[in-house]
Amino acid sequence: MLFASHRPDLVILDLGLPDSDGMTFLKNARKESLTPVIVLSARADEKDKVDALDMGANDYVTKPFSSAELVARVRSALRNSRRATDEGRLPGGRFRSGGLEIDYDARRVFVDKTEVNLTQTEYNILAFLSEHPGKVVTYAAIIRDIWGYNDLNSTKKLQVNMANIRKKIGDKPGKSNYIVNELGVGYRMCETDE
Amino acid sequence: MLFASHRPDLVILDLGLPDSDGMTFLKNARKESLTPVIVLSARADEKDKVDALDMGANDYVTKPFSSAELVARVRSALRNSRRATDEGRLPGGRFRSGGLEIDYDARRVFVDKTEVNLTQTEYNILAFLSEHPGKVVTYAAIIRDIWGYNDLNSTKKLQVNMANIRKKIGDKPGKSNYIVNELGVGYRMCETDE
DNA sequence: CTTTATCTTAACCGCATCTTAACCCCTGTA
DNA sequence: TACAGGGGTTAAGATGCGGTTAAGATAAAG
Repeated sequence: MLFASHRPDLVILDLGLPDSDGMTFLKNARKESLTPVIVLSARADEKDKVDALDMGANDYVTKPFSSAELVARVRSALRNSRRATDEGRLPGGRFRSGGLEIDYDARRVFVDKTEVNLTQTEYNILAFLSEHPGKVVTYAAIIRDIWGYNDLNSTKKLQVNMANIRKKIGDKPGKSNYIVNELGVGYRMCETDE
Repeated sequence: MLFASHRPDLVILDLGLPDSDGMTFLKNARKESLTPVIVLSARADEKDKVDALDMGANDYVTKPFSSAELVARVRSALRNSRRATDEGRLPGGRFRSGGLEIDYDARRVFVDKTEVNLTQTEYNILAFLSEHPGKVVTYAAIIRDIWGYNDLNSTKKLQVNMANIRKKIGDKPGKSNYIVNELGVGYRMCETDE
């Protein structure tokens, strides 16, 4: 997906474009980033609107619309998303805690200087946790960030991913080094010590 | 303002209401909270839309609209705002009283700089008490907060949990340091002294 | 189209936590 | 001294949550 490489601040998605399935794009986009998406459509059809919004679109604008309105909606979306991304973590940042190191730009993770190979979702989960070091992040928050909605199987999926992450970064739950589970609440990434 | 007392999760603001100036409300609301606001209006007028969005509205819906659309937009707004407020975790910050310290974000408790390991219910009880320092919190209030209802066994459970908490934080009832029992009423957490 | 990596779902296990119950201690009252 | 009521304490059995593993589905890569 283009997101990983281009990192746009915002996407305006025109459903009228014939070449591709906008909905699929939206779904995938929401899967791998929180980039705000404004959907344009000629169809004021109910179902389309509802679907798009549920799929994670931040806004839905029907044609015809004025440029002023679009600009206003863009401003609104950016304003909200900026709040959302935790006051814009600067790019080029790294995270360190003990032997664990995360390079946000390269989306790479190292343990004791040795790179570990995480899948996209695994990386996203770890990165999200690391953005709130020392704080408990609820299951719901993680799930919403990773999958964009909350279905019943999500916590199970999260657990499986956690198991994989832990195995890869050498984390022993209970006698854990990096990630602590708060029963019934969520996970907490240990703060950079010393 | 009503926000401080009622803390709504979301506001639907109908600009059609005659009694008050919706725009002023919006402006003030945005000043003191990040609560998402969805604006309803009969006027599809350009300028109104732009103004409302610029004033901080999260969304602008023109009548007529279906209930399905409104619900979808509410979902969307809540989703986004929840991300923004970092999954509405309870009061951030810390609590201190003598050697007892509570980190609400991390859900961790320290006594004289040493962490004590509380279970979730133990932590919940302690945190709840600490939110009303110096005041007696009735059994019923605690029980309602922790277990959500009032069954007959609950006060016993509460006592057991209190015993565990006290043991862990080194609190001697009678000669207590942190938590005092008010006979027949409830518990009181000692205020931050000095 | 085949192959490979990743995601999803399901089943199972172990343990921390919850719950319950029994007992203790203190205080006030006859 | 005996008894009653309220809280404190302890321990044992039940429960549920999270950890773990593996197999089937799906998507990406070649």
